[in-house]
Amino acid sequence: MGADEPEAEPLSPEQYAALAEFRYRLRRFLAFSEAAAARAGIPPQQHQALLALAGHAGRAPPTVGLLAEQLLIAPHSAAELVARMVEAGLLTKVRSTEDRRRSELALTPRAEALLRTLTSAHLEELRGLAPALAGALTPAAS
Amino acid sequence: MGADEPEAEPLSPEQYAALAEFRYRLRRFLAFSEAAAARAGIPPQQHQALLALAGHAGRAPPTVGLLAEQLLIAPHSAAELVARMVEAGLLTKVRSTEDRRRSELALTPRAEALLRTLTSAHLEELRGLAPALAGALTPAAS
DNA sequence: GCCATTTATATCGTAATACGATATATTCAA
DNA sequence: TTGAATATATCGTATTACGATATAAATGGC
Repeated sequence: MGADEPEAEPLSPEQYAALAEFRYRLRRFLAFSEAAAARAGIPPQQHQALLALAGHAGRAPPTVGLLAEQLLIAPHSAAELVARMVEAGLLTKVRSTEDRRRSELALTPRAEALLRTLTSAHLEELRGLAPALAGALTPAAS
Repeated sequence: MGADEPEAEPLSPEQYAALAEFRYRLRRFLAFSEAAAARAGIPPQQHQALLALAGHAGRAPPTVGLLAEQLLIAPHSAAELVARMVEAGLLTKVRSTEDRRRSELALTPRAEALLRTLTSAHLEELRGLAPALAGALTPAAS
């Protein structure tokens, strides 16, 4: 832990401030998102799971492993997440007939309705936030 | 919980995919950031605290309450975070002489060195990421 | 100047969730 | 066929922010 890093070049106060500002705006967006999920009655990570699965529409049926990849969590953590979501009536899980190790996931009608509402709200929020985020981001990296 | 939302307009698969893509890129960035903090030997939230404090340079000396505002956590959670960071040798905390309820915070030299390295790495990462993030963001909201 | 209110920080027990270690079932390759 | 790899699952644990609550200090009305 705490390996001594190679000498880092000095940075200007403005660079710290710009990065701090960017992260602050990110936090605000994520806080908005969590609050929206809470209003819809689901934990934020379950919302992300629904979005990741819905965003994958058209391709091969999503599995537990795919969800793990999209959410950047370990497969066994995805299995736990899916178990909670099936229990909550948000997902259905059926063993694949082609590869019986896999479980294929699908949103329930209730989950689709929730996700529709949440996605609308997020797209709306991003319409306003996008310029500010991009603005805080571009000068920071220059 | 789970209040029935007012009818949400239907969304296209492309809109779900775009928002999912945006969140995925966000997760990747945050994962990069957490990994960088871990390499530096500190928890990610402590890194964010250092950045928020450093980004505030030039203004009134930062306090526990300010940190809470910047990190969007409750004041008493900030107090706990600060206690861990003082213990870890990252922050100094001194009672304000003007208002003896307040504790003024400052980065230790070690923390400044860590933050310098981390901030360089993040600005570098953002240079590459900014276009992709902005790209995933703009069409999504249109 | 005194007291109620507000502000700032702190403590302790708890809850949520992802992880590590591990296990089982299934498929695949040689 | 047998061993290795893949996919999912289970259980105990650790981290961290929170709720409830507490203490100290400052402030406003009188």
